[in-house]
Amino acid sequence: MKKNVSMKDIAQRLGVSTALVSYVLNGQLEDRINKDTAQKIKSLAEELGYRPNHVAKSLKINKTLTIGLILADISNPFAASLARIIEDEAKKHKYTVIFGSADESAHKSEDLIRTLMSRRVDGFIIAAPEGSEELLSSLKKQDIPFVLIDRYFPELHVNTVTINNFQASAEATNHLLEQGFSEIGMINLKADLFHLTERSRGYKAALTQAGQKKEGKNLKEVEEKNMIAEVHQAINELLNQPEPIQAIFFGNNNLAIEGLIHIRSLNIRIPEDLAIVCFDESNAYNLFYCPITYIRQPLAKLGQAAVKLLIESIGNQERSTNNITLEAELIIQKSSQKYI
Amino acid sequence: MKKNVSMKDIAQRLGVSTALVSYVLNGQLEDRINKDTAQKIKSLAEELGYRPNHVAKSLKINKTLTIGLILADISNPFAASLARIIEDEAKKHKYTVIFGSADESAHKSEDLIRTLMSRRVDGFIIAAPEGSEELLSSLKKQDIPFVLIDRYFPELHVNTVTINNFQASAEATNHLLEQGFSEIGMINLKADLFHLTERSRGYKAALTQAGQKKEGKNLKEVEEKNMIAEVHQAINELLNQPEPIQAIFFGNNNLAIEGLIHIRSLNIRIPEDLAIVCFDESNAYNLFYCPITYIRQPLAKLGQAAVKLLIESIGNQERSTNNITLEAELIIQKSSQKYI
DNA sequence: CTGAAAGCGCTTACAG
DNA sequence: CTGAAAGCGCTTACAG
Repeated sequence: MKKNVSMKDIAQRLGVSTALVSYVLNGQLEDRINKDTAQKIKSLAEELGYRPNHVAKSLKINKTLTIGLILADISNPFAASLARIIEDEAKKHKYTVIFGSADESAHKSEDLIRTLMSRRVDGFIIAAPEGSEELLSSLKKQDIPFVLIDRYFPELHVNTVTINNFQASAEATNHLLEQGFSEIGMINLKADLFHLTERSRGYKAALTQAGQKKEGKNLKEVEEKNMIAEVHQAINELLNQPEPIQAIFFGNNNLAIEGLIHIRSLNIRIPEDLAIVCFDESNAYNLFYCPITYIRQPLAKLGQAAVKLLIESIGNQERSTNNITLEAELIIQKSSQKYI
Repeated sequence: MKKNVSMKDIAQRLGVSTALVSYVLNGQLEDRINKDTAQKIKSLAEELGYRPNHVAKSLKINKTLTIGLILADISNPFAASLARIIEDEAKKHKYTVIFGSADESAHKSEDLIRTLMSRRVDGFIIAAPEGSEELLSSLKKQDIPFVLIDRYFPELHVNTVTINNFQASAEATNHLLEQGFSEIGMINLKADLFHLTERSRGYKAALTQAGQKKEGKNLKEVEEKNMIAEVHQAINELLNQPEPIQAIFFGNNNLAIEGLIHIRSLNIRIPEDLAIVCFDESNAYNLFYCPITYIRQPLAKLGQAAVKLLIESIGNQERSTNNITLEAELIIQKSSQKYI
């Protein structure tokens, strides 16, 4: 391995100080440096293939220009797209991203954060798994800049960038009501995650507003670990009760995919026999026979806002807290429209 | 922001040298250090919440224990799964992953590599975009350890971890032949990427071996940038020629998805009217009415092998070159089986 | 068993 | 306009 060229090498060859080399190569103090000397330094740096050592710089300035990105699960396309946007946006601000997938485990998430703290990232963007409250408030206590994205915990007074899950779900439910469906079921994940409970709440609020009494009777919450079987069962129950449902609202894309597979196997036609709305997009909808109505999250805006907020937070001494809420969009397709 | 505790702080409080603190906290020289002193150091470190500064360590040892991961496109689920596996595997070896998405641009890829080199990553795992040959041989010339994954360039004598694309495609084609289909079309991307041309070559070789003369007549190669329209056109041509095809082999999952959408819109039934095999999995197949036969790449093995190879390469002075080829698996489902 | 010291490659007040 | 010097937080031969 060839030795890397350092500023010192350049300085020695030219008989100048490393200070000067540093100033020139960083474009600082340009007006008070001899043009000739500056040019010589630049040429030699180019010639020797000088690459700045960011590690040394980080140590000196006590900043790494690095963001730690903790995702609940990178293999989820939603998370992957977000990762890409965040990386892009970070680069615009000269930041680099180190990422880790917490696999929905608070323990793994803590482990990751510990590792990345050793590596002195300047701050974190976190899609937190269930049970992270303690970890997050400890981060806050240590004055480590971070921003929660997608998931959040209302009791924690921290930076967040999220969508209005309540509003989006209410809107989706209202859309179904407007289409003339009154018996609307919802299948959601049973989890202590605010963004999910907000979705259930939005659904129920819309039903209440429409004058329905037992607004929770058609809401089914399934366990993540037993998801497939419970989704099937939930659908069966909703369809076979005294007042069968006319529409289903799925709380996320994975639930929707399993649900649609099951519905097709029952030979139930969409939208003729049953209307469908899903939270979140999925590539998979493309190959379903009926175009699916879904709630689209503004991914690019979410990612960009998170990076912007984090960088502001890194720059500020007083830790003010910011909560950014973005609106999702209901993309209406055939699956939710009353068959004419 | 609280000041971070350093080894020096601990040393001063205890009246010992930082050297001793370093040895104890790294578990070195354990047999020749006073147990009491060691215990005191450990306790105080714990009490003060000492976190090692990896940046300083990296500077000193001239290693960052960091891998740069360059993916052609992170928003592709294939890449995202790979990223997760690589991150996991790297962590087992105490390595951290910094990633970047090159978005299929050689220029962006070069930019990313430059950035990550400044950050002194120890090596790279790269899924290279078209046109990267020059960049890669320059990396090789600079003795920077790297491993190509998925994509590779046969003329470059560098480390690779790939699947046997030729073999997998031949196997898929043979499977269709065995099912009794003789007129088999293939739709592939037109690109100067070895892993893609190998897929075409495998398809043609299987046809030749089966005694077919003009083995390229049913091979359609489409441009990435005009993919949707060209896939539609290719399918139309293959179906409307004098000897219409009985089966289509898609060269990757994105082609397959567009193709299946178009085939459904033509009211062509799978597998009754047309058999289908696809290269690569996709979540989307789940919602297609007919289970799809596809070639599954051994993602976990690919990722693990790449990390292992890279770390060996980082450790070795003499840069020996290793080419690891893994076999893919044909998952046979209804879409490719002759309707009985 | 332990410490003094050099040095990794930078940045940045300070002095001239 | 330019240089000498300190220092970021570690590791590691070396000396005792």
